Amino acid sequence: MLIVEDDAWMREALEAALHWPESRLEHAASAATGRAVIEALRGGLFPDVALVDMGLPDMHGADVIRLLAACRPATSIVVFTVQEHRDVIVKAIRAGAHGYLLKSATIVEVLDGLLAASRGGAPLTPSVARMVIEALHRPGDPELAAEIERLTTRETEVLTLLGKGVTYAEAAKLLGIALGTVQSHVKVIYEKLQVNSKAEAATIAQRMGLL
Amino acid sequence: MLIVEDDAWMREALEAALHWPESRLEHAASAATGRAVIEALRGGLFPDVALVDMGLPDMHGADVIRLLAACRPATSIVVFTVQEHRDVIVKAIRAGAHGYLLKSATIVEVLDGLLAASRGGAPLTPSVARMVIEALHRPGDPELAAEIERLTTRETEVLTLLGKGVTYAEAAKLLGIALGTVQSHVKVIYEKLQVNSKAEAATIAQRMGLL
DNA sequence: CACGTACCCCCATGTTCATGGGTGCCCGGG
DNA sequence: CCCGGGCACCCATGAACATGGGGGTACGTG
Repeated sequence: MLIVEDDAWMREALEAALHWPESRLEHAASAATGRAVIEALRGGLFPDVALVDMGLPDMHGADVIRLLAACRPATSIVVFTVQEHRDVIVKAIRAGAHGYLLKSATIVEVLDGLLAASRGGAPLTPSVARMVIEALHRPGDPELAAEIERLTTRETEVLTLLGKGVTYAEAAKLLGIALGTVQSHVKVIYEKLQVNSKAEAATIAQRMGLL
Repeated sequence: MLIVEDDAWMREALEAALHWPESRLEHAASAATGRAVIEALRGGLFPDVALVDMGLPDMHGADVIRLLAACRPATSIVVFTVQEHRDVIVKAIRAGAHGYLLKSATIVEVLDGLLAASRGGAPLTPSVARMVIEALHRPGDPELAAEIERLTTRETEVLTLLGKGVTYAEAAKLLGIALGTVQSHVKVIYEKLQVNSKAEAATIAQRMGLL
C-alpha cells in the first residue's frame, strides 16, 4: 500500500487509518511529491495498491498515474481527489487508474474502496462509473478531439474520408471537387496534425472519434 | 421503464416489483423478444430506463442494446443477465449499455440499480467496474483483436509498423529485409484483413490494439 | 519420397500520394 | 479603399504504394 498525497495532515490521517486493526491493509510507504514516488519505485517498492492524490506540487496527476501504471503494472491505482469534473476523471482513468475516490468520502469508505481495489475490484461512485462508461461509448481521446477545431469545415470532411481509407480521387468525387483540391486540403491537414502520411492521419482521425 | 426479458416468470416478477410503492419507477412496457422491442419503439415508446436480458430467442443481446442505444439515446440501458464473463460484459457495455446487473442480485438490488440508472448513475458491481476500466485501458475491439491470430509473426510486425505510419522502406530497414518483401507481406495482410490501402490497415491495427 | 501448405523472401509495373508551386473569393482593419 | 489573412480551389512531379508476377526452405501426410 503506497500513499501519494502532498497535504501532510491528510497523509498522516490516512497512514493512521491504515494502522487500525480493521483496515486489513499494510501501509508500506508514503510520498508527498512526484520525485518521492520515483525514488520509492527505484528503491524496489512493489505496492499492491496505490492511493494517489492528483495535484502534487511537482508533477501532473495524470503523469504520476502513467508513471505508476508503466513501472508497476500489477499495482491497483486508486485516485483520491476533490475533483469531480468529467474531464479530470476520464483523464485519470485513461492514464491508468483503476478506481476513483472523492475526498468528500468518509475514511471508512476510502478504506473499503482500497480493500476492494486490492481484491481486484474497482471502487467507483455511480456517477463516476457513468462517466467512465460514457468515455467507453465515445471512443477517441478528448484531448485530441479538441484539435478538430483547428481544422476548417472542408478539412474535417476530407480527414473523415481519409480515416476510412478512401482514395483522394474518390474523396474528390464525393465532395464534388477536383483531385488537386483534395491534395491541397490534405497538405494543410498534415501541417496542422504534424504528420506526413495518410496512415498517420487516419489513425489520428480515429483517435479523434471521426469515424 | 422498459423490461426486455424472455423468461415469463422473471419478467412478471420484475413487473410486480416495479408496482411496489417503494420502487419509485414507473413500468411502461415489457418485451419478450427482439421483435417486440422494435414494435414498442415504433409505437413511440421513450423509456428513461431499459432493463434488458441478453439472450433473447430471436436477437443477439449486443444487437438489442445497439438498437436501443441508436433509437433512444436518452434511455439508460441496464443489462440483466447471468453472464459474468469478461467478454460478454465488455461487449455489452461497448454496444451501449450503461449498467450491468447480475441475476444473482436480489430484487432490491436490482430496483436500486434501476433507480440509480434513472438518475444518471451507472449500476455496476466492483468486479464488473474493474473489467470496464480495463477495457478502457486496453483500447481496441476484442473481436478484432482475435483476428491477429490469423496473421503470421512477420505479418504482425509489419502491420504494427504500418499502424505507426512508417514507410515500407523504413519498415524494411527496421526488419532487416528487402522492400519487396515488405510489399509481399502487406499483400497478404490486406487479403486477411479485407482492405486495400495502408490507411485502412492502420486504422484496423489501431482497433486491434497494436499500437 | 513426392505433395501440398505455410511461411518468408524478392522484383517490376501502374496507381496513388506528398508536397512544391499557383489563382480567386470573402472579410475585417488600417 | 486596398491590403493581408484565411479559406477553397487547381496543376505538376518525384516518392511511396498496391498488386501482379516469381522464388526458396521447412514440416506434416498420404
